[in-house]
Amino acid sequence: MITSFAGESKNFLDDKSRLSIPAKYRRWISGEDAECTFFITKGSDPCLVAYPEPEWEIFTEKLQQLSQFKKKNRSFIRTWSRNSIRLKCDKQGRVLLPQEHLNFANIKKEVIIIGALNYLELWDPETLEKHQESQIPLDDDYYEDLADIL
Amino acid sequence: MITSFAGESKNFLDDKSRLSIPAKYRRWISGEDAECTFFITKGSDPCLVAYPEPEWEIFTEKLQQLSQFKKKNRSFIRTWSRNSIRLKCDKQGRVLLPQEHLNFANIKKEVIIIGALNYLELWDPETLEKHQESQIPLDDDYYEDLADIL
DNA sequence: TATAATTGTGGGTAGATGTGGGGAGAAATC
DNA sequence: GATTTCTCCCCACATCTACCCACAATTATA
Repeated sequence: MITSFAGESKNFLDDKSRLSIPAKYRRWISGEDAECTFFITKGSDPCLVAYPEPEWEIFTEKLQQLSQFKKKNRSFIRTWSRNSIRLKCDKQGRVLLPQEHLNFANIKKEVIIIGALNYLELWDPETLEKHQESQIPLDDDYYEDLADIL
Repeated sequence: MITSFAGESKNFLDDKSRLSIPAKYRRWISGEDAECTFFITKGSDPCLVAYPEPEWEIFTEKLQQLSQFKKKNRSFIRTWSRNSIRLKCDKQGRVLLPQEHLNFANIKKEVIIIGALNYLELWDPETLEKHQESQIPLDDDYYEDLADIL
């Protein structure tokens, strides 16, 4: 089965930098909320991206095909890996986010959690709003191309 | 199962040149942190590279395919082998790094440990920063090629 | 509507982790 | 064989992590 998130929630970091993952997403991954592990990385946009472990494994298996005797591969893998961390939910369904990552996404206290197909995005509300405003609207060409697969 | 490290930590050498391997990586290898053995070698970049024992074995098997009747192969294998040492974690999860290797990677006290798929990289912080700055950014061609496998 | 269950948040505390250093035994050197 | 050096066990301890319990707010159920 393919993980497929949807929707949006707003939660708050507590004083220990812990974030509750909305229960609906936890249930999405593991039928019951037993174990629940995410890989969190810095997004291409100024937000954090969280993949459930199974999705992550699919991706890393592919990456392992890259030979480490090519300089560019090492560079790519290094950058990717440095920004990625494995986070396990605690018994209350929270993950402890490192300060480094919070800074990257400009997250202080409030966090918007967006379910996007097979990953979650974590946004600072203000940053998200500004980012949306600055986006170039999608043009007809884009939809034309989109039509090729949809 | 494939080993697949991720993330980054900062630890310190103690006065005896011992380095704590972050517990998350030790657990990653052996479900419980029982035995934990690494092969450490000098990287293609100015850092040390640590393979968990099983990964090392896979790698050496591949090396055996190189014909020893080619001068360059002999040279490569010789250099590789000379620089590789087997290090077992002590009961506190530390490995004793030889001075020779520390010098190679320019490691003094602080060590950045990067989990990179099936190996770990050990960096001196300054050296890492300089190295990253001096890298040619990955170009479009690279990502085009990458798209073939991802 | 009233009651029960779930969810998100807060905070105390036991245990895990990283670091330092003493000292016993092994290995190397003289 | 004696001395020195090296390695690895042990204990110690500050810091960090993740468990537990608690409770308010929300949602679901009777």
